[in-house]
Amino acid sequence: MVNKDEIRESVLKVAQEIFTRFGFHKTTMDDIARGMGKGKSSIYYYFNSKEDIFRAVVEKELGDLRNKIISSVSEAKGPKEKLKAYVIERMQGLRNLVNLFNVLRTEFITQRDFTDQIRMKTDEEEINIVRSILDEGVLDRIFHLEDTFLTAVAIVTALKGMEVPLVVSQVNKESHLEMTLDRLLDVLFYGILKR
Amino acid sequence: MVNKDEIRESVLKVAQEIFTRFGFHKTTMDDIARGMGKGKSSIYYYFNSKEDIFRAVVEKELGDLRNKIISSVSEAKGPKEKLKAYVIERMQGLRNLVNLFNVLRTEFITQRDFTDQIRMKTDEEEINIVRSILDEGVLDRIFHLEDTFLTAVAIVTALKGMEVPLVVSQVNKESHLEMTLDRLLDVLFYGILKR
DNA sequence: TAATTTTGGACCGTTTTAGTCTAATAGTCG
DNA sequence: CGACTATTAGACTAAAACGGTCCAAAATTA
Repeated sequence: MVNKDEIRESVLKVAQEIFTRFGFHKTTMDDIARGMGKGKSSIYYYFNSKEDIFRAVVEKELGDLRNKIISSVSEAKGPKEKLKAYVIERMQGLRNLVNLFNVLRTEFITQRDFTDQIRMKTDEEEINIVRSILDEGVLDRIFHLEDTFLTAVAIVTALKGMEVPLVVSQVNKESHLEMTLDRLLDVLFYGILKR
Repeated sequence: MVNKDEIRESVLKVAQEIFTRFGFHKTTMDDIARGMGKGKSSIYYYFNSKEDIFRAVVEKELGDLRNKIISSVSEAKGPKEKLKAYVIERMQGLRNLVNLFNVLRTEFITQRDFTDQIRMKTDEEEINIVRSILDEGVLDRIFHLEDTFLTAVAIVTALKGMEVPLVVSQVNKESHLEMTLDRLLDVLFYGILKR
């Protein structure tokens, strides 16, 4: 037997592609099944519903992004580089997930609880990550700030504010992203770096 | 009254975007209507069926490509430049229409007559375009060939053969296209140019 | 072999779909 | 204005597609 979890994973991989491409409503369970080269009931053997799959996809992608951010941050040397790594990795990762989150936003409006839940959980995690970077920076006397928690909240909020233009305009996202990234880093470091 | 044909045109424009993005079956008439900011019955006032719209879209895009090729060819100076312009314009135009023709190929398999009809018509036109370029080249003693018609057929066929990798692999289409374009021109001119 | 996991395919109630119909509105022209 | 036509929205229908279930068969394991 091929491990059940592995098949679950590959279902999610297939589903993620199709959901990203076609959205929630235009994706059918038969599409996913066909993408797996299996019958529909096989899919229902691993998942309870279409919505379950979508939620699992979102959570998986979010988790993957989180892991990537954490590993990239931990590899960077020094708080300043770490903060930069966090911002870059977060923006890059988001760029890949724009479509998926667009689906979440536009087709799951009724499901406020799920969207909120996702947001709250990720917000808390992100704030913690940023805060620990800031703490390290303060300890090393590289960052100069009064309250690392509030600053972390501010940074994460600022980045979240950038999701909107990223999500809304998919046309010129690349140029927009490149332009704003340096400026964003400047702004962030301007208020934080000891001069 | 805004000209009826203009509205038809803008319906085709909207429909082309949605068909390109979602394919034939995943595009609903309500999608098109919503894209026009109108009710569904308004669309049926201008077209008889969903299939009609799709056919009109394909024919329009094909016609536009044809016009672009012709104008680009007529602007180029000399047979050699003309032939190059034809190849480039054709490949570029096709690159934009890959998805649409993918839809035509994968979702209209049953409608053999339509697909064949489209193909035959465009083939004939293309061969004529290329042939007239070749004729000019022979007249100018730049190209050296026995039979311009057969050569035109060969060139068009060769280009059609390149559609397949273009259509099949959408992932690395750009790099593939750039790489093959120069080589293709080399090959074409190798057999044709007087040395 | 027997027990268990996994699958295909028929099936069901519901929703969505392409397409129609009609009545209302907007626009035209004498 | 008033008669006429062009255009629209929205309710409607029959058919198809949909998410999801069921069960027997196949495959896997032991």
